[in-house]
Amino acid sequence: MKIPNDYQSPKTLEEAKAIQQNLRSQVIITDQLEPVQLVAGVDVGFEDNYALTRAAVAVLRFPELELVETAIAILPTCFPYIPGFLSFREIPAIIEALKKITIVPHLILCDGQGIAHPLRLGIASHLGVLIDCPTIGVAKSRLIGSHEEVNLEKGSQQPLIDQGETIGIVLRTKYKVKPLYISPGHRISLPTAIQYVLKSTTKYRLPETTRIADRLSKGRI
DNA sequence: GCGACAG
DNA sequence: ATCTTGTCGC
Repeated sequence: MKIPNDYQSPKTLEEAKAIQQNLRSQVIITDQLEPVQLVAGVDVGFEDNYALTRAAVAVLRFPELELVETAIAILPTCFPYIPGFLSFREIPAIIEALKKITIVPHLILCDGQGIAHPLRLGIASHLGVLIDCPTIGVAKSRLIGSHEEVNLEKGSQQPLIDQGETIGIVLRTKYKVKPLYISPGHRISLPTAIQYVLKSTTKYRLPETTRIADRLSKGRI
């Protein structure tokens, strides 16, 4: 993990599109990760009617899922929410929060898509390339792609397809509960990503990493 | 033109 | 994402 000191947020949508076009070729979706002993979850929340962006990071020991460290960062919101451009709104605060972490996670689970994105650069992929760290996209809903219905049993899955390409998987992490959209972020394959998400999920719909980061991003303990 | 649309 | 109390279902 190498945190850049020079992150600049685009001022226009055109500029953001150019950045995506430049970074999309750097995304790696083959396994290129160390044995995972530390998994992190990142999530973002807002305050003051969206004027402030609050990012949270939670690092857990793997596979025990015991909380090891947390950090939060609050920055002025710098980009509007536009489907397909979520990363430009959330990444600046996430990077600031990651700077405060004293231990380096081997894998990061992000709230949102990985390559299941029009340009194959969802927030998980974008963040992964920027900080050169393995990431997985764990989204609560669909951005693009189509899929068959997923059986109600925990562990059931269906490929997520776009333009004839498998870009992720729709995974039921809890019986009869809305499934999650999993896709490789960076330096990880889809099969491996699925395994890590399942191993990070216990009795709830969301992985423990995301649940803790989600709570922190909303200001609760 | 119309509908879809991560968080 | 966020605004918000009770409430239906397992």
